[in-house]
Amino acid sequence: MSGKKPIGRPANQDASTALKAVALRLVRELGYEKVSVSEIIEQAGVARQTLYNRWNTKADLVLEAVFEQTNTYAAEPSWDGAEDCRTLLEGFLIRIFEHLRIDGDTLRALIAASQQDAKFHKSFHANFVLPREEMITALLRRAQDHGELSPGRNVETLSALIHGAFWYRLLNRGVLDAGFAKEIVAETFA
Amino acid sequence: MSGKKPIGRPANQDASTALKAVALRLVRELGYEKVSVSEIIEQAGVARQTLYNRWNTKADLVLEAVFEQTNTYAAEPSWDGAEDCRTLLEGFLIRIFEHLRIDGDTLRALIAASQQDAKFHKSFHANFVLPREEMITALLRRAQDHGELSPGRNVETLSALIHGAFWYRLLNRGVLDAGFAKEIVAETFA
DNA sequence: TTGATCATTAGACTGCCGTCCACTAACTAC
DNA sequence: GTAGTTAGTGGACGGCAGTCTAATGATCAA
Repeated sequence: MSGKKPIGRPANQDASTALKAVALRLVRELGYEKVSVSEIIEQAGVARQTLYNRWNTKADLVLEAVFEQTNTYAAEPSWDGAEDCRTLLEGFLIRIFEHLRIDGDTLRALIAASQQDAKFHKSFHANFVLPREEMITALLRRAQDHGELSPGRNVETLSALIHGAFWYRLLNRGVLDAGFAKEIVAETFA
Repeated sequence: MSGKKPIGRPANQDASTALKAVALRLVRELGYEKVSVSEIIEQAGVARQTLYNRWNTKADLVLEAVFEQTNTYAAEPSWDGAEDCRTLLEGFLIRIFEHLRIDGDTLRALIAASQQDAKFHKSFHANFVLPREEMITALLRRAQDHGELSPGRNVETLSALIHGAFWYRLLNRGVLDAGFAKEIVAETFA
């Protein structure tokens, strides 16, 4: 598939990377709400329309900018280590929480934005929410296979409980640290 | 205390009730985002400033309007029934979920708004979030006292897990029904 | 070269929230 | 009564996100 040369003026890739870089920097510096689109395009040196050619909203741009970083942070836990699933889950949560120390405020803003824009909610859910949910359910299922977790437990509900716990803390600006991760795991496997 | 006559022109109570009634109706009809302040004040027949004399933002007004309704819906579970705590918790969650069928979308919008306005977050947390969280922790503590729940479990963490589960479902537009309530309780007491 | 197609630019424009202002209305204290 | 204080009215205003337009630029196909 493809090999087809696209017709018309090609999109300027530098503009995209500049926009993402500026957006990520400004959002981390000032916070999502305080960064205006005008400020972003000015510092990136492009026109307003150029931004909206690639992303539907400010939230889409910031999501993509953060997403590239996040994938390097919170990758899947190494599957083949000698550790048990409980330790794997704990490490996975701890790594997520560490990343949230940097981008937690931005993520809060994106969750808020996703409640206000149905289209953005879809892509946010597909790119951010679902993948993480699936990692946890897979981990829990593996724990069941290994006999670490009773086969009678409902893995989907457990996953909702675990994810919900840190969403709840995040949105209520509670503490998200290794201690909380340990407690979550302890209650899950209790 | 009081008996002191306040000085100056007294606030028109009708304006407040009209604003709350109109806001609640419009928000339920059209959804929070689609209702503009201009529409609310026009239908309530008051000036813009009158609204902002009583509430800081649209979110504050809607919160209060919904809050009055919610208190009639999701009151504390009757403490002295013969039921066990597990059943109490289940009934409590089911009643919350029923109310969310009506105002769930509005609550989602308010949660979003609370992420974008620190002052509103404070009052939202104090009026809405904390009271419910305390009801659940109290219920869980009681379950420990009655021997229904192991005394080794961390009640605060469990409460975060339970609340988080339905926040997570709510914000991701998942299904919130009696079945989910039962599953939550089952996993909590597992 | 010429025409078609898509990207970029600068800027005007709409609709929104929340603020501000000048004026008027209602009430208390004296 | 009159002065002081607070609330309500109507409308202007500023700042924001996102849309739209007209002109220019870059690339491919014939």
